[in-house]
Amino acid sequence: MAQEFEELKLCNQLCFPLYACAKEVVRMYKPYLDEFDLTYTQYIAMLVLWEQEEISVKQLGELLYLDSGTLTPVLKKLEQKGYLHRERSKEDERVLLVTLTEVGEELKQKAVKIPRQMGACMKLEPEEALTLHRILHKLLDGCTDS
Amino acid sequence: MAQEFEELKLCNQLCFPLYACAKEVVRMYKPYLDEFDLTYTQYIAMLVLWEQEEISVKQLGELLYLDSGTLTPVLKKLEQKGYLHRERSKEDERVLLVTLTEVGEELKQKAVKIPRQMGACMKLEPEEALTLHRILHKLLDGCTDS
DNA sequence: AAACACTACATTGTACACAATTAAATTTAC
DNA sequence: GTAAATTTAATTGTGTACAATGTAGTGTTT
Repeated sequence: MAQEFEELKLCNQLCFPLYACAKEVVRMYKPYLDEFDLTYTQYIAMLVLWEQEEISVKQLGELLYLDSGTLTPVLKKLEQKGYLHRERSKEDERVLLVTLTEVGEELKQKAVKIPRQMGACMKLEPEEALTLHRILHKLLDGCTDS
Repeated sequence: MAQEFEELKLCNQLCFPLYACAKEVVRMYKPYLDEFDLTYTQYIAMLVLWEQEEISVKQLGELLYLDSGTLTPVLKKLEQKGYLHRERSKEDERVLLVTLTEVGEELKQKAVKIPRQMGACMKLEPEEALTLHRILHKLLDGCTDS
């Protein structure tokens, strides 16, 4: 009878724990990020810049799965804070290049403690963390094909 | 040398694929939900009501990990669409009770196809889906303790 | 080289999400 | 039995997210 509605139960959804978990984890970052006056979105943008030093908005968007509508205000904020510069490419004026400032580069030294603090909060076995990482990436790949 | 910054690489983060994956999955729902004129947040609220018929905003918030700041406008929208009623409890005027309307109840019949359509999009082995479900719930439990 | 298509980013509008505050009802303490 | 504390929603302010549109620069076609 209710059998046909089993699929609609919240506890049988895969999407829901994914959605809720992502939000909760971002929320757990907050106290650690507050110390750096960064939001989560600003933080992941900085993660990329700490790896690359310079990148276009388009490339950054591809890495973070974000479009210019989201990135433009985030990058303007980070520029205000003095962590990066935004300037048009000489070769192609359409491209906006984002570059770390000295201050932004220095922040990296202090930021290494963030992943450590978060790791301590996430109560997963190392093997579970690896499995989770693998399955999420498989799902992500599946999303972008379609 | 760069060894100490390994933890800051985007590809070594667990939080990031979680965050990105959640967003992409919500995005994949959109075409199916558009058909019902529902957003993802409205949809998960309806999932709960299809199980319960009547619930307080507080209880709903606990189930969905959302606060009244998010739920109040979402529930007002669903009321506008005619899917639910919002009225104060007689026993305790502080409590706002949300109840399915006839129309909201009927929607359940058509909505069963949504999880099926989404299931077909998520290219995971059944066993991976179970593992993902288990690990996400473990993580979620860990979040709420702390 | 002028028209056309395309690309990269910015802007606009809608909808969350959450912290912090407010407001009203209820419970607890004294 | 009233003042204080607590509880439940609503409101306000800030910051994403994303679809859709706008705009300027670049490439292509003929």
